[in-house]
Amino acid sequence: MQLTPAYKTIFKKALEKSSLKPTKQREHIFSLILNKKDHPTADEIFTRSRETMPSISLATVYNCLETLVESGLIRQVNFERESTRYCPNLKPHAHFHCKETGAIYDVDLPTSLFDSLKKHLPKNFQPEQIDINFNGSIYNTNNHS
Amino acid sequence: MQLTPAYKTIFKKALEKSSLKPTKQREHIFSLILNKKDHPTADEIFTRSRETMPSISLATVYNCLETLVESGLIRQVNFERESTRYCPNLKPHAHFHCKETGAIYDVDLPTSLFDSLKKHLPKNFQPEQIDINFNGSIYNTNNHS
DNA sequence: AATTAATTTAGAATTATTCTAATTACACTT
DNA sequence: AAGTGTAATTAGAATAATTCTAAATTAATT
Repeated sequence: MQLTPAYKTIFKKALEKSSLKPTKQREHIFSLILNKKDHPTADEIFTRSRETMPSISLATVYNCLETLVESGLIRQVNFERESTRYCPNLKPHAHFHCKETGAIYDVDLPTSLFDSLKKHLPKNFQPEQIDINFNGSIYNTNNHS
Repeated sequence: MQLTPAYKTIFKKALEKSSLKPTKQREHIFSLILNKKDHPTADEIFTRSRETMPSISLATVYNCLETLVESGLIRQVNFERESTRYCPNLKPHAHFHCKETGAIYDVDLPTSLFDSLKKHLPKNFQPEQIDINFNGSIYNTNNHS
């Protein structure tokens, strides 16, 4: 639950750019999200946080997540009306949501694909964020019954 | 607030395929959504419904919307954690959400774009639905101040 | 007319998130 | 070192969209 020096710098820089303070709680939550490849909900992050920082409150978790998103350190992922999930992958990518297990997978995409998407917008539409979400199921290719 | 005969047939066929009944309430809500180019929330649909069908309940609106989505007559649109919106456009398209006004616009896309998106998935991932959402703002090209 | 199954209904319950107001932490001055 | 001011954290209440529950209604079928 420690940030590497490199990430610590990124973390501080990003927050200071928006004149926000790099507090213990913000750093703790950021490192938790970085150190797991899954896409946890605020509540899951709350539970994990308390293992090593028992005094943290749920409101703080929500506050920290908001500031981390604002400063561009993490991304939000929404599927239907489920709880918002958080993702430290900042490369251009989409998400695949398995309707059987509920698991979410990152799907890397070339920037060119985002570019061609943008070409279909009217000229005065300025996208700031593009969310691409797949919904479906995953075949098991191991056991051919 | 009337379905054309053509749509009435589509409506009945789609529901009967899932062995659901083409009730007054379901038809009423379907026609309301078809007759407006916007993307109303359940609550907006509830308010509009009561103008011509004052006895309808909010639970029924939610139930009907669910069955209409299930039977493929309308689509759900979600933006962040806002209320779910409903869309009668069944052509392949994306949505643009204006963060200033909250308005939602349909953005038609060629099927080829959806196909190239699918190509980036692992072979055993089976997408059933692809949601593409743009978030941003719209420039006013009329008044150059 | 009686039976059955599906649908509608009102209102309660749920749940994720936001809000509020009080407390704490910390950087900056005296 | 004490005081000041601002931002951040905290606990718990409030909110809002949606789902659930159980009763009433409807429609089709015997």
